[in-house]
Amino acid sequence: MSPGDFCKISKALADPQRRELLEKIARGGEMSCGALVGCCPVSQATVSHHLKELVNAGLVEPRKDGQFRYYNFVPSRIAAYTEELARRLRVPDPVLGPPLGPPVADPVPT
Amino acid sequence: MSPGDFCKISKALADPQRRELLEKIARGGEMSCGALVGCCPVSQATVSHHLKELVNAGLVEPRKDGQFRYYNFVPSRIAAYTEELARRLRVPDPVLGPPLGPPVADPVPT
DNA sequence: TCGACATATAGATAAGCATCGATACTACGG
DNA sequence: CCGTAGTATCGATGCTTATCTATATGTCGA
Repeated sequence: MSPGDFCKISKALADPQRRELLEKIARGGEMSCGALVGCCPVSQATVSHHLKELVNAGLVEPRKDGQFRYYNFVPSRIAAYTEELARRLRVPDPVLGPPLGPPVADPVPT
Repeated sequence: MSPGDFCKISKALADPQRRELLEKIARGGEMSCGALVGCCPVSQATVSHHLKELVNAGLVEPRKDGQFRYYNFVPSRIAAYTEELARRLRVPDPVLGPPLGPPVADPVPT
């Protein structure tokens, strides 16, 4: 997982409203934009924007069906995120067990 | 772990420069502000600011020693973060194994 | 084809934040 | 007591972003 992807996911999780949308999708199975708008205190445009960010972070995937667009949670993406986190911080990873490959080194990001 | 704490940690991890600082501390053991400035492309003021955010997120802890201030990584905080993530998204948690307690439900955040 | 509905996009606004230079604070050494 | 060094804070600046309203795009039913 690239540093850019890691950053996108962290950012996606960092907004409370967006995180709640993700949780709803993860817990309730695939949901349409409208269904999410129905149980959120923000406008349809904002929900659509957050969904776009979640797709961009790879955390959900859209499935088109007629006029609707259903969004599905991608659990493997979260797994990859936590694994990357464990690797970067040298914390024994829960899934992969003992320390992994070589130290991670980014090119200086600015 | 409160939604606020979760949000703080996500935000702390979302900035590449700050994440690199955290990685350096996690991998290299406790480090002073000056040592970090020495290997980062940002100013001392910015490093100090990032360290403050990391402390605020509970990811590092300061230890004062004379004119220096050493920062230590707090691995348990990352563990709590990934566990909370798994719980909220109903992903089988790597550490705790099978699904946990009752569904998480925040008060609507706005 | 036309109207109604679902979703996305455009444009604007306000808040947040990463960054900097300058400066204040604190501790050490002489 | 004074200068130096490490660190934190202040104030400013430019960029990002969460949100809104309004509008465009796309799809279905009649």
